[in-house]
Amino acid sequence: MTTTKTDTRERILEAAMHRIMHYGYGKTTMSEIARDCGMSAGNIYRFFASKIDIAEAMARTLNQAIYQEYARIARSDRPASARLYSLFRYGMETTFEKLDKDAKVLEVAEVLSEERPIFANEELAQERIHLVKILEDGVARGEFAPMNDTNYTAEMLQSATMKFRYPQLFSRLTLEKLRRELDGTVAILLAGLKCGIEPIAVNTE
Amino acid sequence: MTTTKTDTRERILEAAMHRIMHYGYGKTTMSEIARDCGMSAGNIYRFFASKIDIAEAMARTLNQAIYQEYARIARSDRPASARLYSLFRYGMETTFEKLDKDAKVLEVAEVLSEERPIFANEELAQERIHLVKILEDGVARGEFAPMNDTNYTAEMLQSATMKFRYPQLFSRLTLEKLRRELDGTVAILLAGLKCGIEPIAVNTE
DNA sequence: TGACTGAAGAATTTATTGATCATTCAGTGA
DNA sequence: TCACTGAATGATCAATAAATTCTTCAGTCA
Repeated sequence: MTTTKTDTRERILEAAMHRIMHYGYGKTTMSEIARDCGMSAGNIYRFFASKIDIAEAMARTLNQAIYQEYARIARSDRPASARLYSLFRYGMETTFEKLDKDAKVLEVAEVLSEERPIFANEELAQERIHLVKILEDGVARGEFAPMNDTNYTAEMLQSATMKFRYPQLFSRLTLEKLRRELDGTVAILLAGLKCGIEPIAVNTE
Repeated sequence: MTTTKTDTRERILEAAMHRIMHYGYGKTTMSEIARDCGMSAGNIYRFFASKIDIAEAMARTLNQAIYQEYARIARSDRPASARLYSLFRYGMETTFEKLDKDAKVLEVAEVLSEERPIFANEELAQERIHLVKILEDGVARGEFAPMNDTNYTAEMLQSATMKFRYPQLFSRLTLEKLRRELDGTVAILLAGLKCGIEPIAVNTE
């Protein structure tokens, strides 16, 4: 039983996550992580190209749980509208919880959105997979009106729920108010999905 | 013809706006503004309680033009849906233009949202007046389904269009992509308004 | 009396320097 | 050869001092 390269990578990631969750990304140094693993800082670079890559790997790991819950919600047999609402609500509440009592994780999110802007797109794309599934289910069941491009519609739903995704935006609101807004917003969106969307007549006058 | 207190205030505001638009809020000092008006810095405080109050007055002045356009759009006789779309689109495009070629004004917006968080709420409330008018028109004409509380609905529309309001959020997108997203988002919202919104059955499972 | 000044103090910014940190890589030892 | 070290380097950060700027207010002038 020899330790493989993957094992070592895992060990480093685990040590990093421990430290980062406790002290934050900025206050965690490469040599601390290395010391926790009984190796030199330089050696970490054989497994991660940079410190921000460790943060990215950490975020990916943490996202697993969220994506699993998304998948669970998407494939439940409740009405599509209920699943759509649950999905957005779950996303918002998890984010809010982190904001509330685990600002360290949030720091990672902030650094990532600054230095790895593409990563946020990947997260959205991942969420969209489940949105698309729910939309297609909903259309198939006659719950939603038929639509041309479910992926496009999912993107627009994400645009409209942007406010509930970014803590910087809602940091001043209470969870209660956020819920009220999410409910109201999703209610309009669901009504639109039910009745069928007509393209806008672009006529600015 | 004597100069009144209001006149002097106007002169100060004008001088400040000139400087701020050219050099930015941070790089404009009270004594520069005072010099431009031929007075001492101390005297400005007889007309404005603080520097940030000058920025607020400046923002209010600049907003006048936007509110006028909102009013014009709201009271046109086009279909309510077209007016709603125009209003959001106009708001987005004006903001984008500022972002694009007049970042100085944006700095004022940023400082204000930091130090006068209530001001942003006032702006939203102002916009909502016109949204409510359009919604009520739309309901009266039978274009939108009846709704309990037009002000609440207007708030939710603002939530859903949050993304098109804050340059920090869309700074990475092109105007073309933003338009596509705004169109798609508003299309869903309009469909919802047309068909009638049902409250969400809050049943998270 | 009321508009204003200018000096003084408090608060904030900027500049500078030293320390820490991320990252690289020539070299070691198994 | 392969996993790793540790010193070197440049970048970033923190701390401090210096300078600027905001703000106040006692006092001037008309």
